[in-house]
Amino acid sequence: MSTNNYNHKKIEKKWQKEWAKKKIYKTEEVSSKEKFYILDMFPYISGEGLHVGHPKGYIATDVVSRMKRMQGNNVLHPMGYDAFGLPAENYAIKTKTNPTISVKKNIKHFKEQLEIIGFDYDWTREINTSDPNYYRWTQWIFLKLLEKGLAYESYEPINWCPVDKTGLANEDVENGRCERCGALVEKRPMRQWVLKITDYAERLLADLDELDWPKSIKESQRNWIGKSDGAEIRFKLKDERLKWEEEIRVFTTRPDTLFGVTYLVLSPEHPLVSTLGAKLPNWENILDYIEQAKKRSEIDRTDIKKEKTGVELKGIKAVNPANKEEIPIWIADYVLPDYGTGAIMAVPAHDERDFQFAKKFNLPIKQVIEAEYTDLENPPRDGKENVYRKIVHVVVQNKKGETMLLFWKGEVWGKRKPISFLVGGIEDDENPVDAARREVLEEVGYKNLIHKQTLPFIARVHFYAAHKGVNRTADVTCVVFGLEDEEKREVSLEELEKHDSRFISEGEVAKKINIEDDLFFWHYINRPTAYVGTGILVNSGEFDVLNSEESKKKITEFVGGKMVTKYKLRDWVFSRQRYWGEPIPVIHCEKCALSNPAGRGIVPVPEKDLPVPLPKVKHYEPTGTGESPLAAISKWVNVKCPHCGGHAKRETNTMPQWAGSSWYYLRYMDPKNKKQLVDSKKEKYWAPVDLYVGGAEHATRHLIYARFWHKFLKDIGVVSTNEPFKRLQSVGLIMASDGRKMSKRWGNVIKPDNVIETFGADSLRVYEMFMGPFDQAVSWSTDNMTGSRRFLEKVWRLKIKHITYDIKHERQEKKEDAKIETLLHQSIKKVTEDISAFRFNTAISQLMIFVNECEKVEHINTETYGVLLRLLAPFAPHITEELWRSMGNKESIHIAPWPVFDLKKAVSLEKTIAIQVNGKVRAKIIVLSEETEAEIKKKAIEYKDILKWTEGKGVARIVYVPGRLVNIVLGE
RNA sequence: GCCGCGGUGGCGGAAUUGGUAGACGCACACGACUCAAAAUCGUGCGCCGAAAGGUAUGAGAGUUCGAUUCUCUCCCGCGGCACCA
Repeated sequence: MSTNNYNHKKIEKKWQKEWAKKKIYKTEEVSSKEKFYILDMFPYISGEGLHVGHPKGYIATDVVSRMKRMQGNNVLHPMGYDAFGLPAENYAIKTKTNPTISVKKNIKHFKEQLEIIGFDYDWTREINTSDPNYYRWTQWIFLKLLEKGLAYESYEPINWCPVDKTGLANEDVENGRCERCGALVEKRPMRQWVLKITDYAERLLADLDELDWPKSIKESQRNWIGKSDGAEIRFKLKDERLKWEEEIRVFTTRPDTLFGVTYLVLSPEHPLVSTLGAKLPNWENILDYIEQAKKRSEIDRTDIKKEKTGVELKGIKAVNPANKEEIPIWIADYVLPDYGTGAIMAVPAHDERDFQFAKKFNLPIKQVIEAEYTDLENPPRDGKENVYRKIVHVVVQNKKGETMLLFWKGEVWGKRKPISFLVGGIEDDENPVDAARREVLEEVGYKNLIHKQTLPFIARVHFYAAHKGVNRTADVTCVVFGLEDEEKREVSLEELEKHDSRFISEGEVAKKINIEDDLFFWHYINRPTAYVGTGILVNSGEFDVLNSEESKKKITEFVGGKMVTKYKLRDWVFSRQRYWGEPIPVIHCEKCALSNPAGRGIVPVPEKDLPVPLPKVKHYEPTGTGESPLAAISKWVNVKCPHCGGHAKRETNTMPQWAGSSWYYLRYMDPKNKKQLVDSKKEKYWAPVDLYVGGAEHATRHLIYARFWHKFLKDIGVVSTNEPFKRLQSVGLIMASDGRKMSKRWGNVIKPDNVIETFGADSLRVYEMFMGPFDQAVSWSTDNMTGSRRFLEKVWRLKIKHITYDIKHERQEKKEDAKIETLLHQSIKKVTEDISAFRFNTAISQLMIFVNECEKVEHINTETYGVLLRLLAPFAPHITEELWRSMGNKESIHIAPWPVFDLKKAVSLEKTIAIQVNGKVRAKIIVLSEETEAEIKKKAIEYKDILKWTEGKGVARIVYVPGRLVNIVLGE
């Protein structure tokens, strides 16, 4: 009987045709069933074919959507194409085919490759972003943005890619290079359209909290939005000769350090620089510096390791509003023009960059924050008197560069055997260095010390001084000495009993020290740097002794500043000087500009005239002039102004690749609607997308843009939800077996077509889901794939066991039946839960366990086999359909009801539990579920293999964990 | 530098309110079937050890009857941000 062999070639095509014919995957319109909207990030049509990695996400959504359908949901699982944009156009240019044609061809090829995998897409909802019926609505959204003032023209310098010959958004630049082609990006001033995404920054950030998204993607978005809370503070300028009023606004997140400001820095582009201009005595030098800064590329400028440069603006001073000190003003390119106010207040003592700058140009460094520690092992106690003291910690280093540490013999400061620097009090009339010398002499006897440094940072420590019965607040100064020689005075016996002193090599010191403040000092002894942490204020007038947090607002108010929030997110540069994109639906009319100068002659294309079609052209190569190729098509460009009827010209820039994908998920709900972007009843039923699956690389572009547009559409009443995608899952890449990315370049590409030819679509699907955790990158291995194929063959062979079952039922052993039943219900539970949670690998592993168990028994019944097939159906739709029908079922398995587990039946009657002695497993016994704790404990302690471990020793206690173990703890 | 995630056999990976580490799969070894091979089936398979047993989840410490799981320190890998004040 040839039908006894599993032949994927015979069955896969057959069922794919049948499913299409019977339309079993057709999504119902608004229905009473509970909806489930599951979406793949639609593919970008660039021209390269699929490799085995591409369908991984699609297989996952296919599995989930199939289960949901069987569970009775009305499932929307659509597919479409992102077709506009640079890569598709570049492919067209390379192959010398018009993009309209190449895109069509590539879509066809793509669809063929998808179809053989056996997906359950409802193809009647297919969309294509380059279809005028689709991009009409992309243009419509733009008009709405324009209407609401969220789209505007700008002439600011933007990122320009000299290879792709177009302007780019911030998001399209990676480390100063064009994300697409890798070319170094230039700054270029040009006219462009910009979307005000920054208006939505706060909502984009705050609403992340309500999303069921991977942590890492939320984190990326948070970083990208880059919120910081701080203060804007004004510094008055002082110029005795000119007597004019000017001020500089700075943004800082650390207004608590205001008293430590020792100079201001402006970015070279700051407008004030040119305003002051030639009046400054060293204007020539300044101009020079500005010129140099201009020449520097973006990456050069933002390289953190680069040495600081700058020039002082001589002849003027600024006044620190907190303490009225006059401070110099510099320009330096480490201050960026487009963040904050383009100017900073420099606090070298507490900011790393300002510190470096101050060191280089010899500017004063003033500490205003003290680090503050509370000794957690010995914290201050309630109701005790607080005594203030000055303390010195002394670091003594010998000629070998080793550092002296004290190894205390008892408990000191409530701490068991501290290892510390030498510690002593500072008397009232003493300075810290003298106190340090005295302490060294008293405690360890060294006579000849060279003072190396006194650290600029004082730390404040709070603890309970047990020997005195008081709480202590101590300001700790750290003094570093070198030893000139080893000459010593005799040390009192009392001192010797307290501790040993030892010299420790540099690398070991940090490992030995076990008190916090000494570790803090050690950090600064070795590398001079700023203290950027928080603490309590000093040298700050009336604010002294407040802590950083509470003083931020107070100081800001004190100097008349205001608390403000800044974001790193920039507005979205939305024009591209390229052919293959949605034309921006705007007309420029000179006549209108004259009659209404505020409107600048910008006339939106009336909605009824949408879509503004992308004209068919012969030449679509980018021009590089800053104009799109569309500008050359005079027939298209020259139009009658819809407002005044005069002669006008079309906007020739096109939208970026990310436009169409920013709202496509809405169109699937209502793909053919000619009157609206989406019918609101349908939108209310389907929104939001319940589950969205795609690559993590879209974290800071597509996923931010789509959220932005969605929120805007919410504001104008088009959609009803705050967020487009409720739950998001990232797909992990499939790498080639050599560990590299699959690419033509490496010649390591595996095509799904070939795999399906040899192993079948079902094996491919099962394998890709079994490879490992779904969101993790894994290497392809054809070897490993044979495991999945074998598994399916086993399932196929089980058919015979079920056929013969009914005849021989009488002889079947009851016990076997019960065991299979328990495992069956456990499997239903696990597979159902695992699929929902995207743990496909363990779902399949459970099915494998079940099949292995079925193989061991003589017969399985029809019911059991049917359940197994249904559990497997989402993963392997073809083979399960074939077997299901061969059991006599008339309807497709894919619309059969999903199995439901019975919790009672999932609990096994027998359990193997471990017997441990002192936490080590020494034996295992089988217990019945009805046995009591006492019985089991007794059994365990009397068990023969256990006696040799417990013999002659007392049992201290017995720990019992139901269903798991008994742990016998022996006494001393 | 900051933030997030992770580190388990030869390999992919299981195991979470702290409770039998290595499920499942691959590879490998031996055996059965076969003239033979493939397929299939059976047995074994972390490391050391003949066994008894010991030892083992990046390293070190801690808490616990018991730690892959919790705490601390450190090392390594991946991702995001980065002269963002």
